Amino acid sequence: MGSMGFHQYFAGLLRCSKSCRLRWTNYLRPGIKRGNFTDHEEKMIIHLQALLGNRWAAIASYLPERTDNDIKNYWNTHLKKKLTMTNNSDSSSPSPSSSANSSISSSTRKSTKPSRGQWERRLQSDIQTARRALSHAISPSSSVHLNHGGGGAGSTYASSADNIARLLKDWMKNKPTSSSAGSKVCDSQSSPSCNDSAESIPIGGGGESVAVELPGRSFNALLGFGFGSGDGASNCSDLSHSGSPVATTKRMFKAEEGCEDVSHPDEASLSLLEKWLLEEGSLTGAVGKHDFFTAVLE
DNA sequence: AAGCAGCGCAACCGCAAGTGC
DNA sequence: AGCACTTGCGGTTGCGCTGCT
Repeated sequence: MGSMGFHQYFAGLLRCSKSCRLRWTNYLRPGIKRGNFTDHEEKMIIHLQALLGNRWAAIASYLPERTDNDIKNYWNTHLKKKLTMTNNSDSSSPSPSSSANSSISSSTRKSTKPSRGQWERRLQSDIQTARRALSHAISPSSSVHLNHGGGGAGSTYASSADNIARLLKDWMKNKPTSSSAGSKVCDSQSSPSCNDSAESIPIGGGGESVAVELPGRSFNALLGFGFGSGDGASNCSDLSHSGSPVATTKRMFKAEEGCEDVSHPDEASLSLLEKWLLEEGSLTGAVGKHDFFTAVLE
């Protein structure tokens, strides 16, 4: 190293500046919560991982007291197994994690890793993908063509249709009081995405935000990370891993082991979500929304 | 008590982007 | 523009702890 590249090793500590920074951000930084993850945190991680893939920094931005490293470790050591076990007992489909990119080789991952500058575009494209998935789902041949996550070559993250199902599900859960939607996240003082009128998603640990054009609601609210309140919803959060997306969607409206109130979707709240998902004419000519939801509810 | 395996967590590594000169 | 350095990120590794035999 000659002059030791970046800053000299700190006297006695044998740490370079990079190591020091890492240790600070992951371990020493004040405000970091350590140890047991709460049920709610766990569910949020599962949820976010399914939606965002292994973007730990982005996920961590929703859990301000946790570091990306912590979340990553927790995922790798606990949740992965948990979901695998769940899936095994659930028979068919792969877990959100495996459908994301955890099964890809390290080198492949490196090459596909998005640069920071591509975040916004990627998020936008995720939204587009979700829209397309819903469009697909609404189309008459949906149940045949919808490819479930995991296997799909083009599916970088968890099945988009599944995501939609989750979005809808959580949307339904949180619809009565708009203030409760995403409240868990917004409770934390440092979450930058609490303002319903500010359609931005925090990206990266630094709290910088990327504007995402979501009509009417914050992305957080749309995602509906409410999960009920803590333990109460714990049994219901086993995020539908199996079956076709349509079946999943169907299931989310039906009583799922008595997990939730399964009243019919409220028209008003549906229209908001639909407005977002269906806007820009992406669903032009598709089956009417009422047909879709009616079919789902049958 | 010793040996072993499994687990969890902190740290490391490599890459890409950002920044300043 | 080009270079050196910093920062941020995600994947991986190494080590200490724990439980089991």
